[in-house]
Amino acid sequence: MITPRPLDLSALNPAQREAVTVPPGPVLVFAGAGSGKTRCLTHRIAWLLGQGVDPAGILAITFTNKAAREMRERLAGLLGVLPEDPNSPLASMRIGTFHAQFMRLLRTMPLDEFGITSRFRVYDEDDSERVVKQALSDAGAADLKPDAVVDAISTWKNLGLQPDDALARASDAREYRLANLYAAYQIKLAASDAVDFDDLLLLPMLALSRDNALRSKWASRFRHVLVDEFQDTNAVQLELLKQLSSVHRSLWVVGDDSQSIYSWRGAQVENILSFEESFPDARRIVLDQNYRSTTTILNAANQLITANSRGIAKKLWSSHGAGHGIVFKRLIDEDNEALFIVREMRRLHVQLGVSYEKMAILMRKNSQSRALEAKLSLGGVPYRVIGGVKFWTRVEVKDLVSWLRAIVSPRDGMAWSRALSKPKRGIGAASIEKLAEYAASHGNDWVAACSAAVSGELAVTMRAAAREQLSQFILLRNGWANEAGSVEPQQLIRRVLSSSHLLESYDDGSDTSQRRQDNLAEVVNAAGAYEPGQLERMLDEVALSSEADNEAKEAVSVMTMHAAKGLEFPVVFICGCEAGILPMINSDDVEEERRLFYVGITRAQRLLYLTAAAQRSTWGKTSPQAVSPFVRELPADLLTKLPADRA
DNA sequence: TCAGCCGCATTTTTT
DNA sequence: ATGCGGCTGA
Repeated sequence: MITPRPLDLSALNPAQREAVTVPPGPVLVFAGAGSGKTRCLTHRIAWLLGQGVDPAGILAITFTNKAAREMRERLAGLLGVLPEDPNSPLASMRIGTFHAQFMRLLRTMPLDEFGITSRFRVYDEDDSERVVKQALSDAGAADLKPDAVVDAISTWKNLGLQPDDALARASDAREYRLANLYAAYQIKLAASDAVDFDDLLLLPMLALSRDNALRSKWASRFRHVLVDEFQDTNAVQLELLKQLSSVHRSLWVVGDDSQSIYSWRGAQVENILSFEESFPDARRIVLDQNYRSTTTILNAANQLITANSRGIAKKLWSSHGAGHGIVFKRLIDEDNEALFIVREMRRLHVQLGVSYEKMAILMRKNSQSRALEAKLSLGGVPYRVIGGVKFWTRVEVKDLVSWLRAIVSPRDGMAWSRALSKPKRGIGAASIEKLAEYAASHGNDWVAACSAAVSGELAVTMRAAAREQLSQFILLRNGWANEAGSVEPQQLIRRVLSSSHLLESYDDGSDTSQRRQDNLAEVVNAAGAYEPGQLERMLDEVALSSEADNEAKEAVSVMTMHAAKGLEFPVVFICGCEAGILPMINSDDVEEERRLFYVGITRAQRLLYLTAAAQRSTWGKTSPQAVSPFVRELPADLLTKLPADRA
């Protein structure tokens, strides 16, 4: 074991130092935007290690993979070790997202009561929606929208409710039907030996609450639990945290209620607002010194958030100067808006030497990126869109991953039906349906179903061509399944790619085909990071990650304000500052929209631009756009209003 | 089984 | 505008 480098606390302000060195117990750190939250968190862990705490007893939880990676890297820096050094304290510490941590825990738990094995697969939203559609068609409920059902199920799960609870609480016919669909959905998931994202948290919570021995085992193991972005936790996550800290009671959380922007995902601001009720002996520490932004930007943000009725009043302050005024510019339409932004970026780059990676364009929704991307490439400004269509959910990528999932699991129905039908080879919906039915009544075993279709009782019902294709498919699949435990994932994927003819099937000369082939190659590339026999591990990580490793290049970042949380840029453009976009027209929580705008504004370090379009085309229709009411809530003296362009 | 056509909804947002 | 799901005819 390497002795940690002595920790230097002299660079911290008094509040930060208190947060780092506070005695173990329930601790709530209110950390305003840019107040050194990650710094505190990493110093806290390093300090604990310095106190002689066993790293294996430390559990540090984030919401995103990116945040987890950053925490690991910064901690490594503090400790003077490499992030992946197997001999460092980091290696035995648990740092990761809620979903990744609790998936790991769930795999070690008894799962019979849930009808799944410890080798369960994780269904993404797309898979889940397909399962819901099946349940809907089974139930003959054509009038219910899949979205609404998915929503209802997720809401229940985020509250910690199982199908029986939902049924018991149903107060009208519609809710009763939804609850029944929830039950049907859950049965289908279990049949596929699969869980969804919400289950990764719900199932461990249920298991821990029912099994006292299990709970005390894990609660004893985790001596210190630390949580980032605590304001975004939902009921299940809070319960998990209570369970895991029930023995040592060292729960250190950091968050900011002003940056709570995920209530639509079940996040409850109450978790942070009433932390002291959950933990009466909790210490509260407030970090309100901002190290990020000019006072102009901070004052604008402070003023904006006062319009919200809920929340803990706190004013961020900074010793930075006033800096430049916030630029507001209204353009004719979204194309001109994009053009203005691109020109301004080029001007900053050429005249002031600001490198492109120091600039970001933030938007309310991903669909706004279309116009921006067009003008960015036209203007020769390098850019990358963060978020957007997730790499691992692109059709061609999912096709390939489905093959891998079918290799690993004989029960993963979604993967089997997808792999069997892509690429097209004469096995259509009708054949898949027969296989699915057979599997359902034979232990959900798709290998058995395929055998039955090739030469068993199902064979008479299949066409000769389909039977021939199935025979080849199952031969290949079983061969790979035998190797999967020992061969290099990359080797295996290369073989899958060539034998399945997936790559060729996307070689149709269309403009998207090259992109799709590149994406498939990127999957092969990503597999290079895994050791022999680690295919399942790769699939786990893929299920919980959205991004492929995107190379760091000098480029402008384009992303939603949601995706920007936790980041900072010297120059920030917030586009689409219009009523209907900010706040979003169909949002029922204006205060959350305001917090989102607050998050956007507080990403900026030196220079902030707000842009709006006077008219905007949506779905082929052009409509006039009013300026966002939020812009009017900013102090006028902090704004530099450029003359609006007129049509 | 599948290509091609039509009608319709879509664009809110970590994992 | 565009892409998806559903339907139809070959």
